[in-house]
Amino acid sequence: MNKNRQINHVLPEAGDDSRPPILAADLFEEQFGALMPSADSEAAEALLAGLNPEQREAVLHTEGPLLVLAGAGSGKTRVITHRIARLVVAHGVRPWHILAITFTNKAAREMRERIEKLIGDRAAGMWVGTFHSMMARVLRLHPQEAGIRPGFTILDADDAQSTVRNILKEWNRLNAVESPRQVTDFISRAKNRLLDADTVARQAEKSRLPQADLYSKVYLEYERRLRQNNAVDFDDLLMLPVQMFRQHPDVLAAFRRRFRYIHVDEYQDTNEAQYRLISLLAGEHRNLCVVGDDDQSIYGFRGANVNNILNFEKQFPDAKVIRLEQNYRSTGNILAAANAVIANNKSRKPKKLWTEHPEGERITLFCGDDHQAEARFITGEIRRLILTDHTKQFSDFAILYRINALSRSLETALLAANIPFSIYGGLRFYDRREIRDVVAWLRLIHNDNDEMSFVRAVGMPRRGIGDQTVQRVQELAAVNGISALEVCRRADTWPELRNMTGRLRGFAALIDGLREELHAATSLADFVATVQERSGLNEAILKEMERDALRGQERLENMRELLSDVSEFLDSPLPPDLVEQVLAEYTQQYAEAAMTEGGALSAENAISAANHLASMSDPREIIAMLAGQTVTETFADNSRLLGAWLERAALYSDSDKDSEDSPKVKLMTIHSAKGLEFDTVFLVGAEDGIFPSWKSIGNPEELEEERRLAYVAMTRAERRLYITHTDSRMLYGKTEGRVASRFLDELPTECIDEIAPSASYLSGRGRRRDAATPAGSFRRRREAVSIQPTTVEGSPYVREATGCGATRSAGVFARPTDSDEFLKADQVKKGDRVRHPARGAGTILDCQPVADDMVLKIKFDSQKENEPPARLLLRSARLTRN
DNA sequence: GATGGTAAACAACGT
DNA sequence: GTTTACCATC
Repeated sequence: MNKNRQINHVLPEAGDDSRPPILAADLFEEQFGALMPSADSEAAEALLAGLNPEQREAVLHTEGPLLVLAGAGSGKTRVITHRIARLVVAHGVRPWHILAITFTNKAAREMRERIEKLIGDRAAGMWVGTFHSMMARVLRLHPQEAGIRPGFTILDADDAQSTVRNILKEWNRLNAVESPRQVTDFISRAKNRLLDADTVARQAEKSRLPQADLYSKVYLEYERRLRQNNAVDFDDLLMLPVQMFRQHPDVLAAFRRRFRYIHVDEYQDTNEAQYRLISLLAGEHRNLCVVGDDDQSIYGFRGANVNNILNFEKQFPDAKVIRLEQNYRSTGNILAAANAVIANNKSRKPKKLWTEHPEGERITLFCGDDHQAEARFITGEIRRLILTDHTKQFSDFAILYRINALSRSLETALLAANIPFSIYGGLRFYDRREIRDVVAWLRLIHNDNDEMSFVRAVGMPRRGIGDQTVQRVQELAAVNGISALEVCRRADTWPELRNMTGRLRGFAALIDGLREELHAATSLADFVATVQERSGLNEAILKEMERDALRGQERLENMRELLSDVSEFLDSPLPPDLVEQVLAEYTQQYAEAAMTEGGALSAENAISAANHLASMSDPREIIAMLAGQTVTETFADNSRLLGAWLERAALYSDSDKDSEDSPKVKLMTIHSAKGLEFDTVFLVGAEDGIFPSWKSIGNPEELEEERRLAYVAMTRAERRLYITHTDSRMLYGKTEGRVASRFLDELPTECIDEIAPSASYLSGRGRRRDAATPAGSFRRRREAVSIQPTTVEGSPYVREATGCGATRSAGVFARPTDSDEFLKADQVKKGDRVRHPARGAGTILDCQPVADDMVLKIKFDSQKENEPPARLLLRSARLTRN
């Protein structure tokens, strides 16, 4: 393979409206079709080794619809990956004919890794990704057909909600009755059911919902604003492709030819729109393999419809149905308890997981006086188990909770007990205020028309341009059909902007100047640092530090962390989804070149143009080369790099990042624990009103979803399961008496051991409503906790080697508080041996100055050979000489 | 008209 | 405990 040659990818220019309707999906086939992987019967046989009869049957069924009902821990990922691998190896199916859809980016990455482990680079060119990221790619390829313009921006949930809030505000309907949240949910639900604004408006009269009329009018206005700003929300990423496929059968046909074998993981979590998408894509060849478990359907609240999986056999009467009921994960006791709980659900396909594993230990049930007792019990157990069983390490433990708010007391207790831990979920790194501010500036620089970002950037930091002025600018922009930024540039044109002219033009000049610099900058990371400086955002934080030093410190470190995130992105190997995106656009581009030369498009001249320009005989070489390049090498130009990074920031959450394998206790919600497994699981807050949530109590359907959630939580445990609750808990600033979860009554008594350290507990489990904790003991504990070590994470979001921006880590090692003790920029150089407070000793492989800081690549001694070096920012890293 | 302070309401699961 | 709404000030 020729490694010297790079492919510098050139995206079609945003704003080019005259793009001919070319079907990239087809061209891909034409261009790369010559390559036919040969069948390899020996390797194919090896892929069946170690599978049980049901798994084997699923892997062997390749043509036609297939439903795999896979219980928890029954090896479903194994089935999907082996099936896909075998399609390539045994049947010679070309990888680009295979589509695999998951719900999270993390699951997608893991699936791809496992497939690559099985068949190596023969997996190149496969589409493995989430519904949302893949449909974003589809829309980028065919914006016009979808009724949007190239270069559209993707709004996150916050942007969507503030759009709704603005509408309500302008209509003077912003009151307690019409909360933006409710209206946003209404719109989201409608879109998930593929109901566009017009349809909803027409149906509004018939609706029983009293606010239906107002809501549907907001929906109409919301859509108008999104289209005007060339923006799409998360739900549009699903709805627009469906509409496009319906209106443009040729586009649909091309994708049908492209994706001949479709796999959907966690099928029970699909909503109406996702169901439609799949049905459309698989409609012709019907090679559809869906895998799921109706008992693990836990996303009903956001429109998932469990009937999609329950009715699969009706949709495809000839479907092959395979049940995987042997569990390889948990002990007999855990499984028996989980089975018993889920058996109380009425609407489910009856099934029973079984295992060859021994019964194992019983489930421990613990009731604490309050949340602090609960947390101390857990830390005590972790300590005890670590000390008594040397095969256990901290990463064998997970603490699961129903709502994020429960994590706080656990954090405190773990810190106090010096137990290393990391928290998953919560606020995304990119959702932090200061990060969103920078991102708004970057988005505005990237795209003049991003109105949302304009409003945010112009008002942050404050620069004498207030709400009134911004509103006027926006009105002028709308009336004149130009961007808000353009209004600022030409502010002197409008008399009503009078004395604001200078400030507005100054702002526009700042943005324009930064855009110039973007093109000239030597690296995007440097440029982001420039934006942080020149926008005044850094200064604003420094100013804020006078009032609140701690918070300012944290925000400043987040700003630096952002630089390190950009830098890491630039140097990382091109992620598979970008390989696919580049390839699709690449073929399209050459096809267009061929078309402008030769008139009408023929696949033939497209291929020859592509092959000619790429000068490559074997298309696999292109894929391999793309996969071997870094992001920077592929997107040679800063502006496109910025675009790629922004897209990633919009679609990726922190939990998608590599979960580092460092020995830490993991804290997360039950939702984010789905698909994971741990030796020991603590399920906390098993109390009515929390779990099940108060909202679900009294609603049988929602209660069943809560029960499924309990089932998911319990089946995460391999060998040990603890379920804890309290008599009294402080939540949202109020201390209230609590009652044990009704689900606890469903646990078979022979599977559980109850621990009752407090006298009050002996009066019986649950149903006590007089459980006020004596003030004395409460206060005593408060004080005990407040003597936390002052080493509490000064930089809670320091990225470590393999990512996890949102992972809050507490080191087992106490940190010196005097910053003079840490190495400064002039004290480090390549090859130095240094020590990190949490990760121990390592060697500096590379130093790269970024702004006033330095990005270090360090190989820690604790890392595995093939693990990539850690990337740290010097000022946040707290390094000392080794 | 922009800005900064204080009172008051608010709080789920996540692409 | 945090974010947002309103109000008083520059």
